[in-house]
Amino acid sequence: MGGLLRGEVEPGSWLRQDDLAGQLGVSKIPVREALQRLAGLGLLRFESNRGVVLPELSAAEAEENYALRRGIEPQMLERALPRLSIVDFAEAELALEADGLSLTEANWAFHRALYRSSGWERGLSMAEILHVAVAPYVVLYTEYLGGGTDSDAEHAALLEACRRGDTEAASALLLGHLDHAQQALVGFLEAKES
Amino acid sequence: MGGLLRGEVEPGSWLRQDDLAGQLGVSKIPVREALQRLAGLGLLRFESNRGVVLPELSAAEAEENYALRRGIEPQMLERALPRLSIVDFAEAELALEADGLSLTEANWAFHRALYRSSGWERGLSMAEILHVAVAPYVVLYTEYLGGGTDSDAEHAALLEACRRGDTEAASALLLGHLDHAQQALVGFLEAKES
DNA sequence: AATCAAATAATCATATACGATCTTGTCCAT
DNA sequence: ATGGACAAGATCGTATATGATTATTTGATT
Repeated sequence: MGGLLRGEVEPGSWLRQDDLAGQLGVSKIPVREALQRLAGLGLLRFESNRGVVLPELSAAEAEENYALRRGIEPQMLERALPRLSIVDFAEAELALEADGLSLTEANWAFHRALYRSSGWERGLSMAEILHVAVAPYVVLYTEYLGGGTDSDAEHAALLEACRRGDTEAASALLLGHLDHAQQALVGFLEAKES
Repeated sequence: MGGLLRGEVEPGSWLRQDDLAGQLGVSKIPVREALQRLAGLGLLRFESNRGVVLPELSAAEAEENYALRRGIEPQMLERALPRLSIVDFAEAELALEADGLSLTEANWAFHRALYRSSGWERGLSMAEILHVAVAPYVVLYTEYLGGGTDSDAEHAALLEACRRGDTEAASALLLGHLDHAQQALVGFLEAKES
């Protein structure tokens, strides 16, 4: 299941309930319930009498994804900024070093560390969904095409602005970061679609 | 299940699986799966070995709710505005008359009509969740305390701005509408909490 | 009368079983 | 060879049944 956040499940692939049940050593019932939860999150789709599929993401949907992130993440950051603790900074720092974490896991761990003190449970959950939804494509984009190296620099700059308590700068850096990531991924997907 | 959108289920109440199964004439398995989907949407909470409960909403969570709506709904409205068709206007108009619809159902039907042409499936689903989450309290607030009469006027003004194709005005009216609704509901909840 | 313990009842969570639906392979006709 | 009808296999969706956990009642003791 964590494979979803790691972007390891290929979009368009079918999740066989008996297989998952076997791997986990349980019956299909709890497996199906977990899959329904993920379907509620919008990460999977049930197709009647055919099973569960990981939906593919169009360029337009990726664009929507980042637009929604721009709508909610800066609010969370601004709200969290004055309350950020040394623990939050340490967690963000650790995510930048990214030991033992996949690229997409580290990505979300970094952002979450900066947002968590906002106290917005629903916003955090929505942001996580948006991160997970693009994970397989971010993996594709960065690992196969060598993109995303400037993402690290942007993360570092954002963290630094947060350390200074500079709300204006941090908010602007986050928006720019999201713009860049959107541009890269949407471009990648548009090329792939044509 | 639609009872959730109508705000008819009391927050804090437990949803008995056998009862629901009996009402629907099915076994508990599909009922539990549907509840898991709603739990994935964040509308219900499973408590281990105790069942499913409709969570209560704090004033802080209501504040978050409206902040998230301000983050995503204006984007959807601006994107949908140039593509709004006569069908969308008719649907919004019908929702204002609200025949056969509960207050909260009509509310969401109106907003959805104005957002749908944005083509943002995920954004629509997120907005709907945010609407449903406050539904029981909006019902409480309006039916028991006679509030929300200015909401109708704001809806009408917003629809008129959309008809004129005035993006600026529509966006501003929507933000103001959300601010008013937030103020009213958060105030109500804060009074209730103390 | 109040309190605690144990028994009873209610409810949950999941394994098993089975009919329904979809997929795949085979065979025949063209 | 190609296409279509049929059969065999795989997979899904849910009813039933059962052990586990929690809630409620009962009854004894102080």
